[in-house]
Amino acid sequence: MLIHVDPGDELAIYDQIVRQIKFAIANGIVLPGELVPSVRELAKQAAVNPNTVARAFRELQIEGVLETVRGTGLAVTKAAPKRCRSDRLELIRVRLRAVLHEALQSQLETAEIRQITDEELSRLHELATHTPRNGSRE
Amino acid sequence: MLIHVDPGDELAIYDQIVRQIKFAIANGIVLPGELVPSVRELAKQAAVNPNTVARAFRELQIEGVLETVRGTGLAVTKAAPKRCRSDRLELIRVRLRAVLHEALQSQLETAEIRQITDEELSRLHELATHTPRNGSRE
Amino acid sequence: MLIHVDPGDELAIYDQIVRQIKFAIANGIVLPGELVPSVRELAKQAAVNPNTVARAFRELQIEGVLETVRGTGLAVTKAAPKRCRSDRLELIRVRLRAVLHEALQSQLETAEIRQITDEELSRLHELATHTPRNGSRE
Amino acid sequence: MLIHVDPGDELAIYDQIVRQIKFAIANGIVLPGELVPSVRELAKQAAVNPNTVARAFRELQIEGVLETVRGTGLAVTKAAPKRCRSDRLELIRVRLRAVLHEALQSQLETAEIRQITDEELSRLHELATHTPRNGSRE
DNA sequence: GTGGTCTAGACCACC
DNA sequence: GTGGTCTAGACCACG
Repeated sequence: MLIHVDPGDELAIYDQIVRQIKFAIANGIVLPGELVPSVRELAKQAAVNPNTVARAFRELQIEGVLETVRGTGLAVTKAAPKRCRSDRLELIRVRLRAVLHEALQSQLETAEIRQITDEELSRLHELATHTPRNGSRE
Repeated sequence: MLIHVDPGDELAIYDQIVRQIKFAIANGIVLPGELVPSVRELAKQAAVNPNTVARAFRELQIEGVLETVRGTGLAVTKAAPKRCRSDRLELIRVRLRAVLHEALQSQLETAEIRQITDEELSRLHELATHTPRNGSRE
Repeated sequence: MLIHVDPGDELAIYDQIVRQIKFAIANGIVLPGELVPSVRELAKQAAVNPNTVARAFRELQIEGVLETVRGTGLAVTKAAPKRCRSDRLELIRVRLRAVLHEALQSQLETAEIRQITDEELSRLHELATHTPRNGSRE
Repeated sequence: MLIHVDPGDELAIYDQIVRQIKFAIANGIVLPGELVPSVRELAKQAAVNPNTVARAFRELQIEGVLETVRGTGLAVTKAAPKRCRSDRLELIRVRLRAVLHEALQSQLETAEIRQITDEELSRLHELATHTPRNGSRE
């Protein structure tokens, strides 16, 4: 499970980690009972401070997505996949709603908004296609 | 020119004000040479701290959208409308791009994203229709 | 609102703060809408690191007991008193239950347990009476 | 001598084992000179890591409750029963005191505390009666 | 090895 | 002034 963090993002680093782990669980990349990467390991991989990772994990623990296995690590709970799947949609939806609200408020027409959305989607799609996983083609 | 501020929004209050003023200028609600409301007046109307309004105005001055008219107040510059019109699209676009990026990264399909967008748009549209501008019909 | 922290306690410092603030709210020492002491102030008063206080506050915020007032501080929510009152009993009850469970498991008789409880209660009561608030008589 | 461990308990697993062994000795379930179960056996029975059991035994050796019998195992010392009997009360007392202290500090009345104690005691007693030792009646 | 806690100090955004 | 985030580094308990 790889986590990529963008320090320039509007979201806090710990929140980016929280979300990406939820997405990974929602998509079955880690299964219930399995351990997520250790704090130190994930911190090294994502090049952030271990405390920041720990904070993300704490949040996930409070939400019941992860549980500690004493002296062993953090495991995905049984209830996590279901919760993460519904969370995934909601997390996106909330952010999207805020942006669309502002767009409408700024007098943009619905048609214009749809067009911009499509433009951005295809731009992102292209980007993803040309730099498959690690940007090796760059 | 009415400003509505949502303290719960992810955007800072001063930023919400900045953006709404730009939108108003882009849409010709205030024209070049016209004065924007005073700090105190706008602060009262939007129920925020005067310092916050001042901060927003300072930002707009730096960007060349507003200019001081000695002893009178702040006026919309001649160059403002054009700049604000192009800004408007870009401001929305940047926020939208970030959300769409996360959506794709979370393995949502393009089709799903379009569907959610449409759902949210119609929900917001309905909301706007039923509580026109200030909720006076309630 | 004074917070006293015991570094030797089995409970983490941040948890002691969380609990004491809940107790203060439950007992009406701070009312809804009022601000709790600032992070820096409480940190100084209780002689702990500001981060530790911040962590306690974050926890209380997640639980809906406190809410941020941007740039101003943290306020007690409207729903807090009710929640804290019921929490108070539950927090105590859970700890008490664990101890009593161990006592019974160790073959202590119910009567003995009651007796120890009474002994400890009166000892604590005495202690509190003789060192009223700040131990000035010492 | 059966050991039951609760991973969710606030006490460390090794500490739960230490305490239960002391209780067993205090109650004469194992007598001086008798061997306690081997690390491996106890680990299997309680479903915990052998290291954890070893840690508990080490602790008990340091306290002079157990002693090694070369090539044979760990035996209860002659001095153990007396020490464990007095320990038993003290171990319980210390935990109980901490909880009662917090209860008083939270402004609960002595009478209320006694009532909660009785409620919890009878609840635990009932539970114990209905699922005698190992839940065989279920 | 693991996570949990705490300290210290820095920087930022907001009001 | 306020809270929020992040880094760095330390120590502890657990397995």
